[in-house]
Amino acid sequence: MSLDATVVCVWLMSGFDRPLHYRLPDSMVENAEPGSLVNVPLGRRQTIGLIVEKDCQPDLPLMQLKLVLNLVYPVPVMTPALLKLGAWLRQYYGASIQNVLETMIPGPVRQGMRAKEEKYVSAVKEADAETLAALEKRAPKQAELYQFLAQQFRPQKKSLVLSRLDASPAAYTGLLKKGLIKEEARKVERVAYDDELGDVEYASKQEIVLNDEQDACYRSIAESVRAGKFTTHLLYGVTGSGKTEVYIAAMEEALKAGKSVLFLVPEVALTPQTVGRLRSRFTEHKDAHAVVWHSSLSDGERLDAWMALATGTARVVVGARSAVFAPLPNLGLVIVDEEHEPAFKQDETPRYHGRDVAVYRSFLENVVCVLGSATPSLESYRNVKLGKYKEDRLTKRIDDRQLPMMHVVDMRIEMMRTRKPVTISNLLAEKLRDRWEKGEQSILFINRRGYNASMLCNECGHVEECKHCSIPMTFHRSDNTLKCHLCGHEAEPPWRCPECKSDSIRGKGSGTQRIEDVVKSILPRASVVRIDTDTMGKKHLFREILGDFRKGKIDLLVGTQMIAKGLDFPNVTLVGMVDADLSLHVPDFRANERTFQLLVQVSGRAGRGDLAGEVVVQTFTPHAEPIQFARRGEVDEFLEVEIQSREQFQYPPFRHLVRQVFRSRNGDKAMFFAEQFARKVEARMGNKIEMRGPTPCSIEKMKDHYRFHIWYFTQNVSGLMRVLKEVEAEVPLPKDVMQIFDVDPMSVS
DNA sequence: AGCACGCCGACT
DNA sequence: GTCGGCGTGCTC
Repeated sequence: MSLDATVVCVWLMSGFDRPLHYRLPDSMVENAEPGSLVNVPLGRRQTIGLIVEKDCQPDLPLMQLKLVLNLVYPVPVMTPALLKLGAWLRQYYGASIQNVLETMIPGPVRQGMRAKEEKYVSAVKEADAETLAALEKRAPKQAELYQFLAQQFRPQKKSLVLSRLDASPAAYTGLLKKGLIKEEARKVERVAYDDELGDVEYASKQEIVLNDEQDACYRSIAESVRAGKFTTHLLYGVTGSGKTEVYIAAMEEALKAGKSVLFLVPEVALTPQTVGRLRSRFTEHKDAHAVVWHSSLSDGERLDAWMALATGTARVVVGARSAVFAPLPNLGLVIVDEEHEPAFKQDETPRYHGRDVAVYRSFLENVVCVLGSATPSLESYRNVKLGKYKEDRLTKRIDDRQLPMMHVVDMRIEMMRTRKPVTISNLLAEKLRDRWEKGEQSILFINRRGYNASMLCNECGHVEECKHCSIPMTFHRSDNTLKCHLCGHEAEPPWRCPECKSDSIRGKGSGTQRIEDVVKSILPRASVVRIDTDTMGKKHLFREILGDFRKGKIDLLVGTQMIAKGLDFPNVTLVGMVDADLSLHVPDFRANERTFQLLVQVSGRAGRGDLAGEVVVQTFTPHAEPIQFARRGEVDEFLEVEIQSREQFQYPPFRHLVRQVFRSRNGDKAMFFAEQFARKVEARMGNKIEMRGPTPCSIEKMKDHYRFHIWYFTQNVSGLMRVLKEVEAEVPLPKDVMQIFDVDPMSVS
């Protein structure tokens, strides 16, 4: 064996959580690169793996290394920066190699599916009458086929021709052998987006004219793009201030420099307007060609899109969070629209946050990252204040439309007046009637998040909170207890409100169905349509309803917050919101933030032309901060106050939450190991972490097993993960004790 | 994750 | 005697 054998380090797809070394056969030394997918032998089977390093030091003698079998694709499926990103994901989110590869490489690519080819046929124009006549006698089917093809101007799909003429493959091959027809294979370009976003109006390709503010933002971003250094910009622009134009201008800047662009949206289906505009702008861009990446692509479409990106055919990706791993070889700009949206967070391992990964990828690629929002997340806003991000602001709405007037209806007073439960307040009912009479449209949002989950006093708005964690406790109807989902603390549900001694403290909320009925009794002759999860499931129905609403066939749309996102209806002058405070009472550190974002988002939907819209918010807690700040349109002020309170209580999101769960049938045993584990971690991390559990209150009994939770709060996730791995090696867990990791910078519910 | 090896109980 | 349960350990 030669001494200069090339050794590669490979990440295996088969749940083997350690890199292994292989030798490259001479024939592959040229083509196999870091990022190449390869087949390798493992034991006596064969598995697929990813080369992460070339020319590396093996931890075994050379002769014990096996040879790489073959390359799955001639080109690498991951760029060097993506390989680094993968290593980071593994470390930061405590994910296994398999997890990481499954997340970063789409299934059809992993399985080595090739681009679909279709055969096309055309007639060769040299057949003379003589041969034709002979053909007609001896092989009528072939003659028929030939004549059909001779009439066509362009090559036809083989399968289509055969089925149309009801011809057998035998006749076809006969013709082929005679040389009368010729066949060519064409790669099929599957166009992914047409059905999905078909009803989106295509924005005209007119030149974008930026107003002064937009231009200033654009120039700030363009300057960073030209500087070619990692910089994060927060494009902080009120609803309707025209962030998309700034994005487009910035994208063109990057494209002009020959770079590619990654554009992330929270959910493709919920941002059809933005996606539609980008697509129509870049699909036929000279050589940029946009790819839309989302969950409902078929395998073939996914593979084609991936290949188009990997080979540089397409230089723009617009997609949901998983598009952050798009294999763009020459990245120049990353944009995250609506960066505050929770949809960027993945809720399975690896529990990554699309925005955070986007920022980190930008860092690795040394490019500009733009985060856009009308209501920035606390962490992004704070990063601006800390000087980590640059801020670009858009303060004016593009059409100079006034922000809508927001009325806050105190439902406690409403209930006292009528002496019975109220769904729609007098004010809201009045305004709904008024709009209907004027022929204007309204939207009614029903906030169902946290329905019946918390104890709320109907008199004073008091909500039961955990005495340890200061988050709302969750009401469990099954065993009639209140539980804290953070520390596991349990309590008896109170009979009377501890604040005002009223006995009307209970879980609260009204279903969409009931609200629809009430609304129909208020507006008996209006056309009222309800949108809920059932409707959302059926895409066509959903689109149809939205289409009808836009056309004015529907007077009032009733639905949950899913209709608040990204949709713009020009004729809506009233937006009502029922149970606005429900999302305040879900056991989540972001409850305030979410509620505020929702209110701001909803307000942005009201108003038409120069006519300011109106918003009616019904709530039991009119003085809650998110509601008050939203009413006055004070976004910065809200964020400042919220950040201050976070700093005071040392809550996430300024530190990360790492959750470790020990699961076992044997309660005592799992408890023992959990405690041992926790103590060792604490000893090593010192004051770099704060822990909760394991204590009696962090035990959760499931059907046949127990779960012990340890929560670590830290700013040093990587350090903690390393320590966790060390302790894991030191204290091997018995087989009947299972351990689950969870890194979660976002939600603590 | 697979897939072997291996050590025990229950069958023709 | 062997077939098959799944516990343990290894894979460059």
